[in-house]
Amino acid sequence: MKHTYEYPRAALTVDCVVFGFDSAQAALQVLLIRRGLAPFKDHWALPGGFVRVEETLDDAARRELEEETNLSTVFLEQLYTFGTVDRDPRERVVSVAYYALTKPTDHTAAASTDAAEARWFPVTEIPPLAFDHATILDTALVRLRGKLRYEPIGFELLPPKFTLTQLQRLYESVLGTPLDKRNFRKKVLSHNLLVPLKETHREGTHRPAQLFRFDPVRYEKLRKKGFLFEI
Amino acid sequence: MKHTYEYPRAALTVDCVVFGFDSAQAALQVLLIRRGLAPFKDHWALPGGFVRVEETLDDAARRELEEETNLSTVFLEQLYTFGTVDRDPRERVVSVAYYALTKPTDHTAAASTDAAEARWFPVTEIPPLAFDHATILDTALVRLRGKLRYEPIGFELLPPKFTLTQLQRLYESVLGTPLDKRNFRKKVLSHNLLVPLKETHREGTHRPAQLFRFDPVRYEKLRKKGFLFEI
DNA sequence: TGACTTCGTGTAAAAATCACACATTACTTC
DNA sequence: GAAGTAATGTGTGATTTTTACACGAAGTCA
Repeated sequence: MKHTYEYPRAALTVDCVVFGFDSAQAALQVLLIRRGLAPFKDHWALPGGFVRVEETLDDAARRELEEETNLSTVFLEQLYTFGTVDRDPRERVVSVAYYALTKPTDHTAAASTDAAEARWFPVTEIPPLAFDHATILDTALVRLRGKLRYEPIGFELLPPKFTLTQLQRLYESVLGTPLDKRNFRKKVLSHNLLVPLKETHREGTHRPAQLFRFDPVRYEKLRKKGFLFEI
Repeated sequence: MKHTYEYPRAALTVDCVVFGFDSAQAALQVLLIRRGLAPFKDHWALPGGFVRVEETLDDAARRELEEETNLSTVFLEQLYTFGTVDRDPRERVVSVAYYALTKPTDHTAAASTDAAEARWFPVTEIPPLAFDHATILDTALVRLRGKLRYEPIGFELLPPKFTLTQLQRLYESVLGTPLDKRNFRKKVLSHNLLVPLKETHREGTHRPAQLFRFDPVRYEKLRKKGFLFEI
């Protein structure tokens, strides 16, 4: 019953779901690139590409992100591996998907790629995507929503200094529910992980808001003791 | 700057972390097989093997599980993909790891494999493992602990009919904390997902315990409405 | 100086969590 | 058949957490 069997080699890719948050519009966004080559030429797709033999999966994801979107030093985490047989019409291709969270400062960098057209899309207005990228995107959204509730990853989508209102809008956009202002502030401040800054955020025609930064060092200490950042 | 580039093919494997729960000893266990071939000959390892070109990753995991451990129809979920360059001394091998939860009825089936020696080990007494399987196992344990707190997957480790004490012991073993009997029962029953049966569990020299079964249909309905099974 | 807009704050009611002890039931043994 | 043994099954009050909710303060602009 046993065959002599030459181990198959599969083409391996990484694909990245890059999230950004537009505070002005309070909209969660995803970075897509337009494909220049077949298959799915001219379709929008997740940035990604083939894994090289001498690099880890994480390295491949970072490299592709940098090559295709000019983004570096972002929060990047493995999401899921997609391995249905026909997901690529050419041949068997297995894709290890990642998701990335970017700060607004990175946004212009990402947009200015000229290798391929790159654009931010609100998650509510995603165009048809190449391959099974719509599935990958859905998976990433579910993961992001889940993580946001018990890990402090929202800060990865905000500038280093942010106001509590910005943070609240972010949570509301991602989770899809309105939150009570006073209760939200009470809760996030109760962890003592937000450091109030001397500066304020002045914008428009109203009272300026207190700026905060997230304290990752303190968080790391607490996390090791089993602390959960719950919202 | 662009090379002509032959896409690399990587050898792809699946590895499975198979969990079982021994109610008698209140011990979470993992199924390991002893390798018959180099590398790591005679070392203990996770069951797994190469992915074939014409099968999905999930199919490959199920097939390997069946071939190596006689286990079928178990709870199986993708865990993480391990892709460091040197994890296999022979060549670049990327492994998509899965974790499985088995009911006690499957345990003897698993043990009786003769293709390779297979044995259950308490998670507290894991021998040195081949490759990076210790890392994979750790990842699976963390995932299991996390999931158990807000998804009803504990039932996958118990027989179809079980007592509340068995369920409590399971939670205690996996989470590593003792739980209050009255509070635990109040909580799990409050979801109305456990159906009391007419039968009782009679064992030893003491009062028999009420048997329950989990109602997966009802859970599915609730889950779609955003219900979270929290313990 | 008045109109406008967002910021920042406290309290009381309701709900969830936690700590905790003893009578019940069946089996075994004498 | 009485006494001993071992695990089951059950309720309450104290504490903590969550929820709902409104208005004065601070700044800009006309």
